[in-house]
Amino acid sequence: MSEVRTGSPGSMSADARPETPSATDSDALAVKPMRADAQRNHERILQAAEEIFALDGVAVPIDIVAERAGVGIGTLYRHFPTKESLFEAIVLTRLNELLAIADVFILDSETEPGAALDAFLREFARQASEKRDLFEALDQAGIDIKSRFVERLDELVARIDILRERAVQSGDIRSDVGTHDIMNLISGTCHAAGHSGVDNQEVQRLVSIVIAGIQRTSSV
Amino acid sequence: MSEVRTGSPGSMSADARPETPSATDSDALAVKPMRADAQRNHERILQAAEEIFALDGVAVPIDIVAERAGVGIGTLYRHFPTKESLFEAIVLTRLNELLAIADVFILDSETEPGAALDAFLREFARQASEKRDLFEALDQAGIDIKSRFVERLDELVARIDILRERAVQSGDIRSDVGTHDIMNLISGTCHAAGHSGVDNQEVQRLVSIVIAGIQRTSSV
DNA sequence: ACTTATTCGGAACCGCAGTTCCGGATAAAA
DNA sequence: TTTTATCCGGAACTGCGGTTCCGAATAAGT
Repeated sequence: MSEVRTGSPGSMSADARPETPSATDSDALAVKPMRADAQRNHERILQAAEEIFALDGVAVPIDIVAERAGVGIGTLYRHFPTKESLFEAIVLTRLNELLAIADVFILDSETEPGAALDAFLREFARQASEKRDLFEALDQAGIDIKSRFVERLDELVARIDILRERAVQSGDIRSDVGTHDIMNLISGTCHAAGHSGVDNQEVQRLVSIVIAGIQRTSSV
Repeated sequence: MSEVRTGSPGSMSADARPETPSATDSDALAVKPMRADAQRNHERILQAAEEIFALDGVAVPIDIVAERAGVGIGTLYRHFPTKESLFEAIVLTRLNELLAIADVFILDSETEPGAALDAFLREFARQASEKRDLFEALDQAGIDIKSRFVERLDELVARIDILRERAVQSGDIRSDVGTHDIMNLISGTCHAAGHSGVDNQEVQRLVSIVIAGIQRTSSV
């Protein structure tokens, strides 16, 4: 139930770069600073997309996003050449947040392995069930060859694997469940929830059941 | 791993009615028998749709179905006025099969409650992960107000609830997990699997974990 | 204030998938 | 065989959503 925060909701990252070239202007292709209005619009779009995608998922028409951002479609396309690129930017932000959270748990040597895994998975589920775009991205995990967030997903898997491994070592969870199993289970749970207007409370209950299923104490 | 069969794969049901009026021709709106070719086409379409929907889901364009059935698009629309109506017919067939299977377990007083629920859920998962259309239908469960299979889903829930209740009584599973929880968990599991080219074997493993999670023996 | 490189905005374009329509084919009744 | 009610087939229509394009607007340098 505790919220782990890493960056403010509106923080961008990924390949968004509304800043001036800042540092090394060095020898070659330095990016010229964006015009003031361009920079403002860029951010507006990102924020609008973040809100709308979280609520309605990728399915929403870009016109809506543009409208919400108070910007023309042309402008939107100037900043993000493709709908997918916009989606990607958002999801990348989300994944980075998740990665950061995972790191917190990995570096935290206070709490014991089982609890750490448990806590992270719950946070994972919370994020995924709150941001619809996130779990839609999770769905296509294996599919979409091109989109860049797939590689980030691999990083996430790696992080979870660390937590899982530790929990296995400490005897908290079964050794015969892989990280992919866990991810499938968690994202599946979120999915089922997402399509039924189920709130986070309910999702957490389902996650509890899944976690109970991967614990050592469980019978076969 | 045992396969429960109820009807041959090609059997139709639902609102398909390629037969002659057969029985009561009684007083009013009796349906005239279809012309021979019409009847043949009707069945062809149903069969083609069953195969394609199972493999590719609803997303597939109807042209493909028509082609596969060796029939023009116009013909397809003559028999099913809407893509959804065709989809509905297929899913209804599937749900009926599932319902019949559930009944088998309900009526079978040999096996004990826990095992019965376990067996049915596995069969449920198998069907849902094999027939893509089925779990896509499962997804929209709460959403699509109009489509008729939603009511059938309720019947399914009722059946599962019987099995669950018995298993709770016999002390096999926890009393704090509802039937909807179980369905969400199972269909969620299938979903995660479906989007990663995971075979039934893998799905069954995930289901095992879920089942372990709802059993009495589990710790919190 | 003037100039211009850059950005804005949204009408128009394009392709895709569902659906309609109707002239031609045909099963089956006469 | 002729007739005709029914059915077939697929070209064309429709609406939707992503993307392109270019004249108008404007930030920022002189």
